[in-house]
Amino acid sequence: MQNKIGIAPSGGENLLFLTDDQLRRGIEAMFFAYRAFTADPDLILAEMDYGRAHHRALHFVNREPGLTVTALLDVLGVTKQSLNRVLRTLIDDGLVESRVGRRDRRERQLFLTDKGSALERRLSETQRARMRAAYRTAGPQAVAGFRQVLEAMMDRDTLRQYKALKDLTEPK
Amino acid sequence: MQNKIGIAPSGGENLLFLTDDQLRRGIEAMFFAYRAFTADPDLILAEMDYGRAHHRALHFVNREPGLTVTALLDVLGVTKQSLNRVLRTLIDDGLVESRVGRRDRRERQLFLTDKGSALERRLSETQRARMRAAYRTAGPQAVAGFRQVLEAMMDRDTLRQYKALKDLTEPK
DNA sequence: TTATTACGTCAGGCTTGTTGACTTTCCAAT
DNA sequence: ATTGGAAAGTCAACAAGCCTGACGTAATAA
Repeated sequence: MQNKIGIAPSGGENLLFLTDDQLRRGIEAMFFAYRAFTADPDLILAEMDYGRAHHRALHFVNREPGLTVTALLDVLGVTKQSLNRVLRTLIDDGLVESRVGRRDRRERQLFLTDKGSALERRLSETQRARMRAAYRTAGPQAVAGFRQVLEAMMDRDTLRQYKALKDLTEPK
Repeated sequence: MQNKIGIAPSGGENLLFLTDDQLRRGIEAMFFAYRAFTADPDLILAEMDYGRAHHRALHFVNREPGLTVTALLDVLGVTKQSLNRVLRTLIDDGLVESRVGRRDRRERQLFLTDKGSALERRLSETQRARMRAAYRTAGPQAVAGFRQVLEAMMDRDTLRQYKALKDLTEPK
């Protein structure tokens, strides 16, 4: 009944049993950690009558300035109507700018204004701070493992989107 | 401008720089992985007109049979009214049983029925399968790191709740 | 010219969360 | 024994953020 899966470690010692309970702990860790992870931005967003959806939009527009509405739809995995309400308020409030596409005039390319950029930085800084602290506590090896497991959890399509995101690192 | 934080590794090689971009990758990994993580149960739940909230309730009642409504409220972090709607349907549908508290007759203790237990297992099995696969792909060292980082991301209160959960492992 | 794509929007519905107010039951302390 | 407060449940009203379906317009592609 107790589903045990032994995994031989690289070294030979420190045998890890993946019982259902071990897996359950991982599941619960995801639940609790994700909640903590979104708590800080949620506080800021609530101040100004925005929601998590606004944050996500800001994040990806910042990440890929000039991306089209369809591309954003794709990465967020929501419907056009759902995104539209969020994007509408961001544009009306002057956080996001929507320009007619350069290549294809049917497309709209999205950019953050200075104001939008400022909010994005304020939001993501709280998350980076939390992540930075966690990374420091857990150490570099843990960080590598963390990313490996998360990536292994994604399905093909999601992983493709994740990998397609540019590195923003200063270009040499 | 580029906020770099060098972390000295245990060994000495493999120096890890925690640039803002590195942190951003971690943030994005959380976003995408969490979405993938909830996708499987969501499909099953949609079949039977339940939502993620029902899943969470089932999970924790299964985890701690006989826990009180207040305790469940606490761990879920929602209001009584919000939980009540969900719990109401689960009880009416015969998945959860609510018994008058043994210690304190004001309290209600919650238990899964066989039917509730079956659904919980069906839901969590999809997540365990995904987690198991990820664990196998990433390896035992990655798994340890994964858990360490997630736990380090939780705030004090959340961590307390997480640690308070019993190990369901067969008692010796 | 016609079909298709990209975008935007109207309408309506669902889940899950929120506040606030009120009741019933029960324990505990004065 | 009375009273104060805790635990639970419920009613009502509201909002965010999803969804589907149906249209309309502009611009590109065939």
